[in-house]
Amino acid sequence: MDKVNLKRLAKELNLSVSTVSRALSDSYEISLETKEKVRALAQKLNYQPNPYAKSLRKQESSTIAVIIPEIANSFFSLAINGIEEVAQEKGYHVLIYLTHENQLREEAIIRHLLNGRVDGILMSMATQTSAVNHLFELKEKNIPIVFFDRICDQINTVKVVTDDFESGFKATQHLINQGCKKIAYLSVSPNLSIDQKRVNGYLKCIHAHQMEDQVVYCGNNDEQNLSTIKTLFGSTERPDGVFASVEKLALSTYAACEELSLLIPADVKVVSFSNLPTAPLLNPSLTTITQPAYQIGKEAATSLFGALGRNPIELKEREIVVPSTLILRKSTG
Amino acid sequence: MDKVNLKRLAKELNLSVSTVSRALSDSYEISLETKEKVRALAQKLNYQPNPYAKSLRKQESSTIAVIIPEIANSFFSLAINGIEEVAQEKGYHVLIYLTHENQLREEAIIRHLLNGRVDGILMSMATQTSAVNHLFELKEKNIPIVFFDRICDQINTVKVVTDDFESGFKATQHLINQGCKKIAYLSVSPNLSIDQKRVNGYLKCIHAHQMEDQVVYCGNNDEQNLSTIKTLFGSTERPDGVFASVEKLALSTYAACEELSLLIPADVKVVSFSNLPTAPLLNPSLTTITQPAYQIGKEAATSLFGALGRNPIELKEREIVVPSTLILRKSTG
DNA sequence: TTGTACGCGTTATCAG
DNA sequence: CTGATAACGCGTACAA
Repeated sequence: MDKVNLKRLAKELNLSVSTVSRALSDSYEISLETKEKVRALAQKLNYQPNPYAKSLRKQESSTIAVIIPEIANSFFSLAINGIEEVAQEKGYHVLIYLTHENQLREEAIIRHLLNGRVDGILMSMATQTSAVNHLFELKEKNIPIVFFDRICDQINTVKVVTDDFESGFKATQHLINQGCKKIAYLSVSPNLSIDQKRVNGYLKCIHAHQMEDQVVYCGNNDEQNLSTIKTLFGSTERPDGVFASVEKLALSTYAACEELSLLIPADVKVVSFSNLPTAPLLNPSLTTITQPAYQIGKEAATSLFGALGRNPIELKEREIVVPSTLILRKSTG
Repeated sequence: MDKVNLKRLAKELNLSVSTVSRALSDSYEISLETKEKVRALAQKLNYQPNPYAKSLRKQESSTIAVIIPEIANSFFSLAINGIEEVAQEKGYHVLIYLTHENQLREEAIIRHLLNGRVDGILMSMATQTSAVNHLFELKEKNIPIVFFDRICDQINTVKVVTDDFESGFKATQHLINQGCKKIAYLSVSPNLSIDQKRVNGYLKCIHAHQMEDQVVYCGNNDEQNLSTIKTLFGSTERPDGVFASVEKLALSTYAACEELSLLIPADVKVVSFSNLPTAPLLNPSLTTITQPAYQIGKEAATSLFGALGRNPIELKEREIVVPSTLILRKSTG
């Protein structure tokens, strides 16, 4: 079975390759008659232009990369959903890369993408403080990047985030309103932009009420987090309120309470940033700050696509804030 | 800033392009000395081979496509995790396409991929009965495909699944053991391979016990499912056991019980296929048949990669079964 | 309106 | 051991 490419079509129609090419791209300098003959044969033979030849020639790939820490996480899943939606609409392809929170992998991926495989990048960082030299190289190579959720301060570009600070404040205020006297904040990683903003919202609220703050440093290891939280609850001055910076820490908190026979919300009230679809069904249902993950993905993709294509808009430093919603449920009483 | 490609390297080193190319691919016919000079400069200028030129020349792309119905679903998220893991290891890139359970989108995606953008495809189908002509075309074009989870019977290839029939049987048996007298099966779509096998396991078990079966047809619309289930529970002979074929139906069941003030497990016992990380934390904790999603993704990817590269193995009809686990929790008493 | 010729960046073949 | 040349498939400047 011969491959069907422009040459093949040209030969069968006794035309030149360039005429066929132009006919298929509906060029104004080709007669209608010829166009229709070409299109008919192309259809008949099911001609599909070779994307790699096209990319090589045009120096663009109609492909973007999405680099995220993990995918088994409702926030990122939903964000990808939004991204893919916009991409499919615009005729772009989406490559997925997972860093597993590992800086080295992140760096290797970025380095690899310097070769022009993608026209642009959407990224949520593994950590913020990672050496960002590789990101500067992207600028040099003119590969646009848009950050979402976990952003990188040092790079001037569009960043799509939620109102982390305000939401952190609101969540803390809610715990105080519910009568909490001692509120702990569970930090997932002080290197992350989101964690920093959320903790600052928390601290501002705590201090506005002349209360004592307590920031507990957790990590990405579930078992370790569980033991950290159990230790926290075992201390003499056990907190009566917990603010989890990310949903996995809320789940560990639930697990810790289960093991220690602490009752939520009677003994401890819990609020968490989370996009879990099961938040309302947990035991007890979890009060969440729910981020508009799908919307964030869409916004980020839309911004990126604005910087691609025929008349690209340069990506200037800009923060697009899509606000979160505090959803009250039983875990805070 | 000049682009750094083979030509550039060649010029700076007073070598020919072909020598540079061979040096970088560590060809045996290049002197060590030359190789090192070339590599040094390549490193210094941070040379990155153009992937599209390479793909065009070699007629392969080091890229695979993953086509799935949705991504905000713990099974598929975990599967992608496994797929990406293997891909990264083998130096492959992963394109993601979502069908949103839409046959037309699925067809359009496949059609598009006939152009050689990817070396192979991993797929979980939107529905089983969709016209499969486009899938046959893949065979003709020699693009290997491996199905996972929701497979397509008509295509001879590797299929990675879990033991849906046996698990369906086991789950039903468990409900019977727990004293259920009337067990309803919630079907997500009778067109899906997985649904068919699961319901058959259910039916076999039900009939073995001379019980009456009740298959309730739901769909992809959460609101409609909720009302379907509420109707089910409102009927005169309300079932005392529910077997949900997919996790979203279990969640709708929980919601329906909440609204109708039915108690799980006292009034209704519930078991479901599910990969929800929050299953143990639901109210009450949910008895699940948990699929090895990550493992399934890995197996599928591994099989596909076996059919790619230097000495590819043809994909013969074969079913790889990775068994699920029934995890007992409070929703079944 | 159509054709010719070239180049995108790489690798493979052939020659030396 | 190295170099010249062609080819992968497509798009476009230039010519006619």
